Amino acid sequence: MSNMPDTGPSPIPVLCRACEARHRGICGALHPAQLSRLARTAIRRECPSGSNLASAGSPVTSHANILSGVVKLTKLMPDGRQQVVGLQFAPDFLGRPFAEVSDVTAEAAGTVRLCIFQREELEEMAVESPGLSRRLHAQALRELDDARDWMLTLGKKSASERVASVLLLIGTHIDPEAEGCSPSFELPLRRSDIADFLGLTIETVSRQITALRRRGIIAVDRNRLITVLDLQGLESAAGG
Amino acid sequence: MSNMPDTGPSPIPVLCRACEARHRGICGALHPAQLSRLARTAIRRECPSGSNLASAGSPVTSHANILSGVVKLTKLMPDGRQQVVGLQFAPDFLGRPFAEVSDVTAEAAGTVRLCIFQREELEEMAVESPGLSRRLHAQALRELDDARDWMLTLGKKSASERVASVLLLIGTHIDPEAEGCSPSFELPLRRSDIADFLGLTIETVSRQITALRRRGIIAVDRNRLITVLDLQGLESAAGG
DNA sequence: CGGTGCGTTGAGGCCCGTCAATAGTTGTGG
DNA sequence: CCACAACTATTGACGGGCCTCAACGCACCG
Repeated sequence: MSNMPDTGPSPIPVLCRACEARHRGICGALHPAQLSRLARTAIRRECPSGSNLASAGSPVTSHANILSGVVKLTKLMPDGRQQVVGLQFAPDFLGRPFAEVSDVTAEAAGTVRLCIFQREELEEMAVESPGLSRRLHAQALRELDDARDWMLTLGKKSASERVASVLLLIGTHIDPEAEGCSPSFELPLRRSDIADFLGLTIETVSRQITALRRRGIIAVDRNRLITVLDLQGLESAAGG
Repeated sequence: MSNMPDTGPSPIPVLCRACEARHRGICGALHPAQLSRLARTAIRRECPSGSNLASAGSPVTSHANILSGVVKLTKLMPDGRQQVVGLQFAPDFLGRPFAEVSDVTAEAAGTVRLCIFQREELEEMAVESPGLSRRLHAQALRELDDARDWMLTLGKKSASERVASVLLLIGTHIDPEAEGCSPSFELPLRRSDIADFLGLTIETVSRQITALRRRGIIAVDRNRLITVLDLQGLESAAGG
């Protein structure tokens, strides 16, 4: 693509060498030269738990790759009711290409490390690189699948199935390296976040976690550390 | 794009002249020459109510524009529970570009007229035309927004709010020409479909429709024809 | 230590699901 | 046109699952 004089093949930017997003994320579509260009204006940042990464209704100025951590996407009703509409994990792409405003709020659930791009830079590259725009499209389709899967959870499952489902969801995504469900992991969400994700109350979530514990399917340490003792049991408790 | 000898500007194919999709749908991104190419292999078909347009798990062989009618997207749990995960209206694009299999089932809710493309044809054109692939991307993002909006409905709203929401949703989309909510329209869904969309039972849906009727917000004729008597009332009943 | 945020547990009530009977609608065939 | 069947929708009675309200335990922090 680049017709500038070269002193050999472009090296992969230092910043990108060990980055997960270069393999399974959107940067996998880019040549070293394109990576360099993007890396020039990209900045990495560590966001503490609870920081606001994007607000509903405010203009989108940047996009980012999630390097580590979990991002919580929420929607708010005029009267204050809140729904968590999705979770995103490394190495997901975070942001909304070509959209003026986002109507979801993104918040760090636990510490999150981001690689942040300037909006114009990324969109210009997407126009030039069909591979990149295709990965962005694929990411949108994946999120759409996730959203529709979760609609099934919200519309049809019982409280205990929902809680088992959210544990499976988090367990299978929290470690970007792992295949399948991690045997043990730290919940990035409070009970109230889980409740808002599941369409339940904190009390019901708490009771169902206790029930799973009593049935020997999971163990819970200090309220946040989940150990899956019986994965098959958890899967069947999630109802498919 | 085309470097073939021309006898002047390509005419717009007859098939496409009056088509809604050429303005607001994906075909709006195409030049007359591209339209002609696509129109050569495209076929129009009228699908009777209930026909299966795409099955979960089976390979995707074609894509289509919805010319008229309503398409119901559903997901099925192993034990038979069913969730309607979305409705699509003219001039929406129906299908899943670049995906091997679709995990949702698409079914005609009422008579549907489609303009069907061969999969390879469309995907080749998407590679060649950035405008087209961008419209496909935009459609995916719109569906994602719709899905997340509906997650809020499923997770947080009461039965009466849900029923008001679905009436508003259908009323504002069923007529592609109209601005806002149509004052009167025919429901494309049975009560059981509405229930599966809302995460409720048919009995609850029926009771809530009766309640809206008694409150003077809507009128119902022959179970399917809805007339909105008090749009503000309906909107506030939907809870925002 | 008291305050604050988070999570658990219990008691009671309500919304909506379940079950059952009835009524309305559509299509078919005499 | 009516009779009939099949499907669809409404209405009622009742029970259960989850919400509500409240008290308590626990960890953290000034």
